[in-house]
Amino acid sequence: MPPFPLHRFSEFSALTLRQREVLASLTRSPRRYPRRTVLRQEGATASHVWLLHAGWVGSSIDLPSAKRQLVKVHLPGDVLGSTSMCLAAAGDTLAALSDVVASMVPFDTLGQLFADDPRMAASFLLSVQKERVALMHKLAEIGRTSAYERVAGLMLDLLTRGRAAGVVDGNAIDAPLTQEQIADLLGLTNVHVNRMLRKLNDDGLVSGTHGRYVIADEAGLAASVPFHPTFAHEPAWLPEAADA
Amino acid sequence: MPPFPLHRFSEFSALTLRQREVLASLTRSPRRYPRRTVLRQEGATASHVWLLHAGWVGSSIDLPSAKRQLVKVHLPGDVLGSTSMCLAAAGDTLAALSDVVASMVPFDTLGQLFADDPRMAASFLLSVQKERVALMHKLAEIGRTSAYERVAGLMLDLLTRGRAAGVVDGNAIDAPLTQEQIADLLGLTNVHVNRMLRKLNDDGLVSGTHGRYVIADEAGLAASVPFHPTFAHEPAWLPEAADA
DNA sequence: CGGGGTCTTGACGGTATTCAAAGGTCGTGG
DNA sequence: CCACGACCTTTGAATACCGTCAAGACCCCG
Repeated sequence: MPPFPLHRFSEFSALTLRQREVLASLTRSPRRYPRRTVLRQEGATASHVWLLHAGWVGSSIDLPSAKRQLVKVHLPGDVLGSTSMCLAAAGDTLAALSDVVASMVPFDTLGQLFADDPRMAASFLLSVQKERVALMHKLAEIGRTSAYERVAGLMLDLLTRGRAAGVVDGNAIDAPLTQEQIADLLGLTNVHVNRMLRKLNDDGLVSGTHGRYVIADEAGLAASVPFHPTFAHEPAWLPEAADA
Repeated sequence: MPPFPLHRFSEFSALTLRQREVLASLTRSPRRYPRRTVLRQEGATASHVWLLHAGWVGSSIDLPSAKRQLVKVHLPGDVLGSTSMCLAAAGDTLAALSDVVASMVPFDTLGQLFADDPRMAASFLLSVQKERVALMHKLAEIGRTSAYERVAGLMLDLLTRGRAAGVVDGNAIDAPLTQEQIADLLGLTNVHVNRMLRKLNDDGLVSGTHGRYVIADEAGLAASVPFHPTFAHEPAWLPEAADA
């Protein structure tokens, strides 16, 4: 079983020894989920989150019109399903896009953590804020940019996040995403995504399909993408750690 | 000066006496900002949030193409600008859509709060998660629904949120939003918003313009809107309050 | 009375959708 | 080892929704 990668937990504040131990205990017995497994359906009762060790998981919302919006693709290191903490029932469907390994962590345990370690609590808040920023950018992207730019933006996003998560090999992203899933992510149709990918290919920016996408010209891609946020690190206002 | 409304701070956990006192001290000296004031520009340094006492504030993201996405309209009781806690520079522009009254609260003070009162920290986290859920729904709305449904959805959202914030009078929303601002919220153009509002009017659902929108048939509106989330209340896993 | 901001309407064009069908690839079972 | 089927990609043609451009009306405020 692959270990849980800590990069998402240390991006705002370096982990203390004690914090590493806590995380290690939470991720001691992960489970496997084969591709296409639904970890949790929208509307189901939610009592825990998952910590994603390995594989890709999609978070999606279903609409009455039988359409579907993929809200986020999660990479190793991510926390899955934490939005549902504030809801009476799960707000999104979590489905394995590839074979997956993940640990379950009950809400109760998170509550304990909040009481025991204020600094870690604040760090977790920042991670959630980061997700919110990502959503804001995606909203602007879907609302105000062309299909071409959206696909370009997704590829760049997967490249940067994928590097941190260890699913990128040089300029190649090992992404299990089909064109239909990309369409659901970007608010497009599979047909149109296909055309845009073809165009990106013709323009020498991106090649590849389901399984592996290769970024041929990262700088060129970046030029057609509007957002390049810089995140805070160890902000001064964070509370002390429990064992500081 | 109007007092700060507490409904957004008590939605997940009832406030203790001590918590009320803390909030009162934070909101003791609010400031006025006339309509069109930019509270904070995207890219500026961010060292505090605002607590909104009265008025409407828009949070927007600007794109290179001179287009603009309004990410959220804030109502009284809301916390403004907390996403930028995780960023090196402010991620959105906060602009007063009407005359506004708001208190500034430094990030340091929030850090203190996290250390002093774990339950309140957790409640704040839940508020942020709630914003994230709202963003997820908006994403699905913009990505996967028609312009007509989006305008309908916005009106219903303003009605429910406006009731809690005290800006709704019967079925009338005192909203300073122009059609162009609605367009920026929904990823549309002012022209098309106009057409959809006209159609909603013809269908007997919504009337009014800039200043005051009247919902004629709330149930009818709700029928064409996909999301009706139920939020948690006093979840068992919340840590104890400091003075419990 | 003038002017900026907002709403309204029409004509036109383009981006993306819809519908439909064919070609590729991969894993599985006969 | 080949055949089949499931899944994914690719392409074309017709259509629809929404954007763009332009101009006029309305209204409140100075």
